[in-house]
Amino acid sequence: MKQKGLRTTKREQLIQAALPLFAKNGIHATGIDTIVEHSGVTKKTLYAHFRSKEELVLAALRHYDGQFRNSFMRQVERKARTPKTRLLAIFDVAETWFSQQSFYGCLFINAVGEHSAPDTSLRYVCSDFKRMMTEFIFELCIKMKARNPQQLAEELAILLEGAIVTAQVSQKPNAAKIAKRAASVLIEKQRSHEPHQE
Amino acid sequence: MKQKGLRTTKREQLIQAALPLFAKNGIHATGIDTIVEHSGVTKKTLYAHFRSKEELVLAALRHYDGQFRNSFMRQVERKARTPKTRLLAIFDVAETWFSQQSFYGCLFINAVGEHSAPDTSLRYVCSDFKRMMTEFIFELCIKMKARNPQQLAEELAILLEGAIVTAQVSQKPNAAKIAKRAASVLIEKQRSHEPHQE
DNA sequence: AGTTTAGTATACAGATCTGTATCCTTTATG
DNA sequence: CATAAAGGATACAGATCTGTATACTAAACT
Repeated sequence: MKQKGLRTTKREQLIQAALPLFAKNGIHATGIDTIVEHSGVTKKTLYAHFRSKEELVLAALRHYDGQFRNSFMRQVERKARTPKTRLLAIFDVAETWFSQQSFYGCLFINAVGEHSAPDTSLRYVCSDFKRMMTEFIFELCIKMKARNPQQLAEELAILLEGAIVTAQVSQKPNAAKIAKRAASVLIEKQRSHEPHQE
Repeated sequence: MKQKGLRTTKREQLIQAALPLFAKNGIHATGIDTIVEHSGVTKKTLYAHFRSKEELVLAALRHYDGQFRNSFMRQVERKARTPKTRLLAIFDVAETWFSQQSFYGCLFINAVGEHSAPDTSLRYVCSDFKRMMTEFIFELCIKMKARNPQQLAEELAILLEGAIVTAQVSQKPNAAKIAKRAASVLIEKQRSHEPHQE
């Protein structure tokens, strides 16, 4: 029996090979053969780990979900210390993301664009990703004692989505800066006039 | 010689059949045969009017570009009369758009998600659509005498994009309402304190 | 040592996709 | 009327896609 979880498994190799292909070329346009070539693994092994392409797509999206959110949130928390500045730092982290040459927009937005059928596993993974990103923002809004944290969180989440899409479609990484400015206005508007706590 | 431009041409039939399929299933997932079936036209006629699938895609996107912007702007102008209220009306029009059961997000955003290669005709059509939508917003910002109309226009455009994507991915048409509230805050912040002119 | 398991390499079946060719029918216009 | 253009119906060529089958190899555990 092979040791599972030590080093990189074939499963992970396949996911790591598939993700950039899905991001760059889309899911439908990425064939199994292409994934196999980039993974250094044979087609038979792929189908030993995943029952179908759809299963591989789901596993890849779920993997990316955890990976991306963890990395994104850590970067935000490293860049700033107070809730308010962290909310603004979101857009700084976004800008460095947009500026990478491997930036092809949000994987989940693009996946939904290719899969309109509702109530599918793929759609749940995508909407859940967005829900958890919004929750991350929401908790920062709570901590900064916003007057209406739910509303502010949803507004900032929409600004972030808009910045992503604008950076992608119009190839303007500085959409993040514009969104940040708008965010600061919205945040100030919800600022409680209590004494600073830190 | 057939009369061109009278009644509906075969060309237009094909485009009108292709557009909802591209919107619902994506471009790569929509085959020529499917378009042919829905158009009531044969494959030979399709290739008599378009040299390739890519040409048909481009023609369909360009057609939709004009059609959508015209309809959208007219609705905004019918819903409100002053520049400021028209800027807000954008999000009301967006909400009725999001609420249609045939809403599958923005065709151009989805198209870019499937076609990452830059400097292609398809990408130009998509980014030009977004540029012209932003220009429409920009002119309203000028007319309402915003302090920094360029900045306000870009902020509102990002809010609109974010609302579209949120309505699509999370299936929340009321993302438009949230974006509208944020927009009103940003607009008020840029309001010139001159006497009303109407 | 021997057996099982995971993996490689490769061929292949069946479906689907783009684009072309063939043959026939309709229709418009000189 | 006659001729040419447009279109319908359908088959097909060649490529690609998903998923499976076959044959061989390397490694692990008993």
